[in-house]
Amino acid sequence: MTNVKIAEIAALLGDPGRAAMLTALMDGRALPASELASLAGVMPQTASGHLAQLVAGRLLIAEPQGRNRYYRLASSQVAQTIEALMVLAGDGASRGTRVPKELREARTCYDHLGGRLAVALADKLQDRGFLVLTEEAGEVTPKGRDFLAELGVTLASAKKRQRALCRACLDWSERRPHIAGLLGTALLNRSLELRWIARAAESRAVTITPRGRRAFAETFGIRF
Amino acid sequence: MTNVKIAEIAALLGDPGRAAMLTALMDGRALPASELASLAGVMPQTASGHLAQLVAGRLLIAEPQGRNRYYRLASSQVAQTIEALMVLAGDGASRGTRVPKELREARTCYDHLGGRLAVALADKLQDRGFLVLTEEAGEVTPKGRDFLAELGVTLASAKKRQRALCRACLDWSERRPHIAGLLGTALLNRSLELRWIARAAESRAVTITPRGRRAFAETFGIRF
DNA sequence: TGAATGTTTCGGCCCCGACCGAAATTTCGT
DNA sequence: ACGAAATTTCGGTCGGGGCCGAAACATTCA
Repeated sequence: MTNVKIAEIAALLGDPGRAAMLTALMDGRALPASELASLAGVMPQTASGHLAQLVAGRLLIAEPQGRNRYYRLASSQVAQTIEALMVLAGDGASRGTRVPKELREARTCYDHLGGRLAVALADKLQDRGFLVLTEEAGEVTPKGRDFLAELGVTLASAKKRQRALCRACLDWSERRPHIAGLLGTALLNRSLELRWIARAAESRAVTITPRGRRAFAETFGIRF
Repeated sequence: MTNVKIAEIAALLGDPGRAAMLTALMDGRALPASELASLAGVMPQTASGHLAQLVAGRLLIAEPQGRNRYYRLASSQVAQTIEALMVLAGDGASRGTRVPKELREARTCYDHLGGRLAVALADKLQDRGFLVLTEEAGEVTPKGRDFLAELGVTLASAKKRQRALCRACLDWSERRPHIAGLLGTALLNRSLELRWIARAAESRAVTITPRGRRAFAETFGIRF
């Protein structure tokens, strides 16, 4: 039955060490085994075993580079599954573990933005009629396309694109939708290019630069 | 850390017995403990333990009714997580377990339709301009609203609705999107009302009645 | 070629959790 | 009130899997 395969995959996600590795890779980057080991808080041998399982289970892809092996998430569907689990984990977390402030403020969510900033961005784009976004779905309006082009955010217009142009992703800390899909990726990349935000060194957290703070206020009316 | 909570929840999904119970509840119904026990293939005591864990983990809700206790999924987010896992499980299943034909044809997916019928429905509604639906997102057009109203499918128009009006759900057997959200639920319910489809007794499969076969052909141009 | 670094394999320990039998508990029907 | 049915609790067994130490393997650099 399919149930068994589901259980197998869920079991892979069900170990604290492996879960730590996977969430560390949620920003889409690839990390070497040793780093994942220390993130998971286990010895390298143990981590190696975990990583082998995750690769065998098609959750990770390994890319040898020199004497390191870099691991990254196998697909955006893996990221979506982890995201779904984060939402569930957040449910009970009202009374429970606290989410670090920086992560709640702004972070990467696989290949797009998450956190308060991302939710605000989604809200403002809707308010101005650039985006239609119900709780979990979305579409860019023609007016929105112009606005985004002016920002320097260009979107592939091909009809037969593989990925969704714009997808809503339920933010696990804010419990409100933010923007994923091609548009989400484009917004993240453009914001990085313009130095409105910068990736933190050791976490998925993203810091808003002073310039970014100004820009988000002027361009979108977002104030923190 | 949040990782730990993720792992806890994933571990709950990571047991074959519990996974079987959860997938059995994916159609949104509530089932008594004894039935879930036999579905999972374990003794009632064992099932009782599993169910207690699932309730404690907020994945299930128990409703005592007489001397039975009925269990159902705690939220649509739980269903979404399981659906995401099914997609991952399906990835490797190209060479692996076969999906029963009836399930691939048409089935319930928590509170909406899944399978070939559902994917065809989504396609046809798009072709006619009643729906905008990129790979993972969607919105109903005004024209579509009229068409649906004529079918007898009425949608709450409240701006502040809790659930998404229309959401795309990646079909795990077809690997293409079908319609979820309020619209998905409404379409399922109306199709049942009109006796176009009927629930199978012991599975999530749905059978298309002769009347339904005619109606889907006439109304949507869907032929099997 | 030899040392250093990153990663994997092997072997053994140990704990957690799934499982079932037996029995207690709750609720319904009569 | 009593027996039947559904469920839960308790106690004990057992297997799978995570963990680490030691050592082997791979790759880079001097």
